[in-house]
Amino acid sequence: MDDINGPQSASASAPPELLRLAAPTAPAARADAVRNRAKILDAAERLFAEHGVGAVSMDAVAAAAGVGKGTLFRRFGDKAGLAVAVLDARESVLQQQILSGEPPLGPGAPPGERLRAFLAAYARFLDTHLDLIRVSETASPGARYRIGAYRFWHRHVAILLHDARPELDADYLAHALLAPLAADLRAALTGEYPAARASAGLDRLVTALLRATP
Amino acid sequence: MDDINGPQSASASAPPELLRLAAPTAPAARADAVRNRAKILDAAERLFAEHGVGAVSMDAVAAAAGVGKGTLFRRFGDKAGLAVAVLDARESVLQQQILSGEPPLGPGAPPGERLRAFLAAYARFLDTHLDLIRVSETASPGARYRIGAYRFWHRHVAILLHDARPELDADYLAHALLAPLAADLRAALTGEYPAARASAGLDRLVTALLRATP
DNA sequence: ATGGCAAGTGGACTGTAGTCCGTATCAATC
DNA sequence: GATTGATACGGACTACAGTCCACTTGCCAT
Repeated sequence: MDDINGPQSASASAPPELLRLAAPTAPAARADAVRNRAKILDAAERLFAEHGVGAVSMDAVAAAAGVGKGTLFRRFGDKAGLAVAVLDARESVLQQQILSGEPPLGPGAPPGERLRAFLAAYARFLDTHLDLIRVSETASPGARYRIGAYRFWHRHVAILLHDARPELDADYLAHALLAPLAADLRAALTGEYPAARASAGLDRLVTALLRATP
Repeated sequence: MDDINGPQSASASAPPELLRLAAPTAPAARADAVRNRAKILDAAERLFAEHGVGAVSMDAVAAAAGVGKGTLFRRFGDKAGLAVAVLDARESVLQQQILSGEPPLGPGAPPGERLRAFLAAYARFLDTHLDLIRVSETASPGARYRIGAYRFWHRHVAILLHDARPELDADYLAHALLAPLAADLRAALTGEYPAARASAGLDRLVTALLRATP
């Protein structure tokens, strides 16, 4: 992911539906814009690491980056957009593994196995970057479902689920399976019980669904 | 629900665990406080109905109620708390049906059936009050999981699931089953497909779980 | 090289959530 | 019905997200 509707990373041999989501064409870019974008991301990453994502205001990011607030918002839309951009590099790694990595995460394993592997991998990813993902999902209502990355994960889950169980409503159920991985819920459960328990529970749920008799 | 930690409504013959969540003891109340609380709820309900929940600011509510902002926030904490209070009466009806209404929603039916009935009923409730519930859940991060009502629903689902399938991790899975009923997701899916499709998909998911072989 | 202009910039401005604290009101006691 | 301590009130105040627009900068065509 990148700017408001900039490029999105990733590319390899994989279902064309996913690729369409993963690599739109770049529009053009002015030198100062590129420079400022880098300055902003640097500053944001540094401040987030130092004070925690929640405690950093957009003003602070703009000041630390040495740019005006207008520039910051023009490039990233809102705080969720900035968080998404900071996350991007890390997200791409996972997307890459899905598109062209080793099974069971990458192509090759049976769809049910790939699905379970994905949910487990995403849960790990989520736990690692919980604060950042949470901001990217909750900074504005509905943000989660507008993000390119969510659409990527959703499409991936829907395709796998459809392959494994064609009689199910894969499109809706993909949303339902991703719902327990909303950062806000995961954050609320942290402290209540360990991440492993949540991951095991979710695996149980998807396993039950995969076994479903029509 | 009521004030920041005021009484919560409901009471009848039902599992004591649920009752504890549904009716704490009232602390005491000063006359002007009661009066102002009513004025605020009246004004809020009116403004919400007239302009839509999202378009009404807390200042506007305070002004329309003829009270100061401080009073408003003191009583309800934040916008989510106000939304919760406005919802309360409607929520109590559903809670009442669960605690002492007719089966399959109320006691009497087998737990699996009660669970499916509850999820369907809650989905209907959600669709009816989507905007208000959405504000109550998303006005501040994690709000959904702190609300008394969420804890009530969670407890109910966990108990039923445990009764139906004791070998499962009912506590976590209750969160997982409620996750697709987050107002934010439901709102994002509105327009993508009709509510009935989402409800059917969720029923499919819980059915699969209830059939799960240990 | 330079003139024109689309794209980008920055910071003042607006609207809102939420806090703070001096003042007013209530109700219990004498 | 006066005293008094606790509770609640209200609006000025702060901090932050996000918008707007007069100005600047980089790039292309000439």
